[in-house]
Parts: sequence; structure tokens; C-alpha cells
Amino acid sequence: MSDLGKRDAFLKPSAGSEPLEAAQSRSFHLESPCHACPVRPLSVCNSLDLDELQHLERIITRLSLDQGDPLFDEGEPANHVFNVTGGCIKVYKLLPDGRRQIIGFLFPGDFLGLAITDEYAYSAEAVSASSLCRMPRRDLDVLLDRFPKLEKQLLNVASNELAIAQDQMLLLGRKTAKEKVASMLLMVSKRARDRGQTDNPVFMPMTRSDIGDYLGLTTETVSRTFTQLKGDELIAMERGNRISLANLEALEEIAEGY
Amino acid sequence: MSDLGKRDAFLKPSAGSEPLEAAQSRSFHLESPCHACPVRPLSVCNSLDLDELQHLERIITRLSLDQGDPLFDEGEPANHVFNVTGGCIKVYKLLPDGRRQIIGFLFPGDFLGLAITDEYAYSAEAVSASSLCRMPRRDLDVLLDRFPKLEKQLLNVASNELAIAQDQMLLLGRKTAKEKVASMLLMVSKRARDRGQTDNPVFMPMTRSDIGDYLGLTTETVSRTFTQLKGDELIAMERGNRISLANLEALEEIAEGY
DNA sequence: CGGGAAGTTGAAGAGCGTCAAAAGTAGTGG
DNA sequence: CCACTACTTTTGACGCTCTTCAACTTCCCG
Repeated sequence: MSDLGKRDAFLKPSAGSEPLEAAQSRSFHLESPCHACPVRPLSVCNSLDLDELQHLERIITRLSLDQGDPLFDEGEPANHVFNVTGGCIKVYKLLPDGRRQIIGFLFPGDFLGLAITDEYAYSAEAVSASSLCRMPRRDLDVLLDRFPKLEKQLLNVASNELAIAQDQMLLLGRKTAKEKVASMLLMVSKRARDRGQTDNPVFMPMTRSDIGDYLGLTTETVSRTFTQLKGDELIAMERGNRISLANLEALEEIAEGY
Repeated sequence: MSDLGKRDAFLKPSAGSEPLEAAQSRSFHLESPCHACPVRPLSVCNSLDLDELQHLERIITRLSLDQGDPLFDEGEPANHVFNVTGGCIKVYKLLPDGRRQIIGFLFPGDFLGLAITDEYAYSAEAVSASSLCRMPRRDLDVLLDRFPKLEKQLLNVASNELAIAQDQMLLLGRKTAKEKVASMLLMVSKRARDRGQTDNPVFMPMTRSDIGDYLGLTTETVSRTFTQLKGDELIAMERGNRISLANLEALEEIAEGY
């Protein structure tokens, strides 16, 4: 379904929705896929040489998730960290009455699980069929001591995520619905470009409801805003959850709040 | 004004509002204040022993800011990192038309300047009279290579800030005005407690406008919400920007979205 | 005291949410 | 291949929370 998923065709297909961490049973091991990993140049592993990659190799497990499969839930013991290798993962927090805020969408190359607490502070779930590599947190700590480069890289990742989070706060607190949607389209497009994938039309694997919960809006408002942007000929819907950005400059001006 | 400022009475008082980084001219050097620093147990420096603190000593400069003094502006070259030793600093981003989102308030012990970009991604300004120590970013990089403990500590700081940012996204995107205000009161109270200061009544050095720009609300809505919480006898205003939390459990329930 | 900023309160309005229904899309199985 | 179902998306009407605009009050600090 997702073009991101294609590169993971060699992975063992997984069953339907399952209990948390059940994905573990589906994990398996290949001989030396790390140095051939298509997302390595994008990820934290990039800071390691071939020798060090072999250390990594012994520690990681590969998983695949179907659309909608949970990866972990907020409050679970945070025993693992992850690296996304294919597909799209959403990370979210819930309020007791069900209100949901999506903290971010993770794409191939993205790291998941940075935290100092021993429980996950959020839930994670597959937006589309996805693949990840998983590593016990304990082993990561050992690795960080052994390879300072990795620690430096992780600090960079954290700093970068922090900057993204700050942009998102500006969006959530101060932007209008139109500005929010424009910002998100450009952001997803940019991230696809960074990964070397098509950035226009931009592929949006998530539902309207996901988009709303990411932008602090309802599905209805998201839908209406898309209709409005379509009417202004700033975007055009294409089949397969693809949106063509017809007027990039205008979208950027809107996104930045002019 | 601020009780946080008292411990900095030995610092050279600074003049009124000044151009960016002009604070540099007011900086000065003491012999060995690092190991006597009252906020060291709270800050990144905590990971260093006495020897290492002397390295630090040679690198840092101390500044003091008056209320309203800018520390730096978004887009400036990010040449320094900072550690807050007294007072309160607000960090914010602006949209072109003046809409403002406050990213966070920094209190003694807080670190400022984590970033990989070579320009500050936000502006920083003193909420109340404040003191900081400042270090050239270049020197920090050297220090990080020399003292892995420091790097680890910084990664912890970054992870922690990331978790706080994620909570703030939930607040901004999905909480009501009442929930936002209750959340902030509890948060500021908790942070004061962590620093070993009075947590109830909680000292709120920032203006209603600052609070609004932190919570994604207007000053009027903040004011009305305070009035409402007062009417429900959940809080009581005391003189000197202090708010007594009269019903902690109820406030916590509200803040968490029940 | 007195002047200016910050805070409070009121009335009116807008943007987005809520509720409801229709239209589109995808997956399933005969 | 088409019908059936279930879900997602779109659209409409209405309502509510929060904003806007404005006046008034309180609080500081000189």
C-alpha cells in the first residue's frame, strides 16, 4: 500500500492487530543487513563504522507492523528503543476522556525512544505497514559508553527533535487552521525530500483524524481546510493519499503566518 | 523583586534595556564560584568534579539581566550557551505579525542553548532580574569531548526537555483554558519544589500576557480563568505575584483533563 | 500622590467544534 | 465483476469557547 513499505517486502509479514510488544514473537535476524540498510545514512547508525555496526547487529531485532498495530503504550516499561526503517509511525498522548494529541509522525531513519524515564511517556502505533529495528535500552546504554560518536549523534537527534517540538508549539498555540494545515503539508513534503523521496505530490499516509490530532483540530476542520486550499488552487488531491502542492510559495507564506 | 534574585545580590547590577549581547560588557569573573554555586546540584555542572569545575571556571562568564532585558534574538548567531543561576528567563518564537508563543520559562539550574543550528531558533528575555553563566559554544564542544559525563548529562537534559515539550503539545493542542491554567500553576509549583523553594503559594513572576502566550490564550482569557478558579475556591491570589493553591487535588484533576 | 503599565470585566463576534447526514473509498465474498 | 459492508471523508447547520475591542480598576514605582 505505502510506497515506503515496498523496500520491506523481504520482511516477514505480520498478523493483524496484536497486544503490546507481541511483535517480539515475529522478530527475526539476518546476517549483516545493517551495513546495507537503506536508511542508515539518515539515522543514528550513520556515525558507526563497519566494525561498530557488527556490534549493533548482535543487539538489534527487526520488526514489522501492519497498519494500526500498536508498538507500545504510554506507561509501559520503556525497555526498548527503535529505529524506523520503513512505513510511518505515529506517536501520541491521550487525556483520560479520549482527547488525543499526536506528538509526531516518524518516517524511515527516525529514532524513537529517547527518554530518561523508565516508562514510555507516549504511545506509538503504525500509521501504515512499517518496519523497525529494536534494541534493548540496556544495550544502548552500553553502546553509548563504548562509542562516544553515537552519543554525540544521539544528542544531535535530541536537539533536532527539540527544535521541531518548539516549532510545533508555535503552530499549536498561535497558528490558524489554514496555517496549520499548510505548515504540515510543507513539513511532510520536506521530510520526504530529506529522505530522497518524492516531495511533490506529497504522500500523506495518515487519516484526517490523525492530521487533526496532530494539529489540534477536528477531522471536520481539517477536511474543510483542505477544501478551502483546493478552492484557492494551492493544492490538488491526487489518488493514493497524495497531495500536489500547486503553489509552493503561497503555501509557505501561509504556513509562516503572513 | 523576585525572591530568586536575592541570592544574586552580589552580582553587579545591570542597566536598563540594552541591545543584544551588550550584556557582555557587564560580565565579570570571580575566583571559584562554581563549586560554591547554589544551583550546581540542579544543573548540568553537577556531573563534574572539582578539577573539572576549574576547567569550566576559565570558560564561563557571568551575566546579570534586568527585567525585560533581551538575552538574544531568534536568528542571531548562536555563539553561546547559558545556565540560569537566578531569576526567570522566557524563551519565545514570533510570527511575522507579532503573534508570540512562549516555548518555556527557565529557572535557576536550567540550561539554555541546546541546538545544532548555528543560529538561535528562538528569542530569550528576562522575565525578572536574572543572572546566568555563559559559555562559548565552541568551548562547550571541547568540554563535551573531554568529559563524557557532561555529554551524558546534556543528553539527559535534552531528553527531559523533550518530554516537557511533548506535555506542552498536549496542553496546547487539546486542553481547555481552565485545564491549561491549572496545568501551568502546578507545573511552576513543581519546578519551584524541585529547586527547593516554596511551592505553595506558587510565585508567578510572569505577566498575564506571558502566561497567555505560553498557554496559547489571550491575557483576557487568562484573567477570566483565574477569576473562575478563584470563584471555585481552587486558588487564592496573594500579594507579590503569589498564588496559593487552595485545592491541590481538584487542580490536578482539572489539569489532567478529568 | 500621580501617571503608566498591568490586570479585570463586559459585550459582541469569529473561528472552530459538535452533531448529523450524505458521499466517497476500500475491502470482502459470492 | 459486482454487490454488500464498514470506514473515511466531505458538507451543512448550529453552538460554544475563546478572541476582540473597549472601558474600568488596581498596582507599582517614581
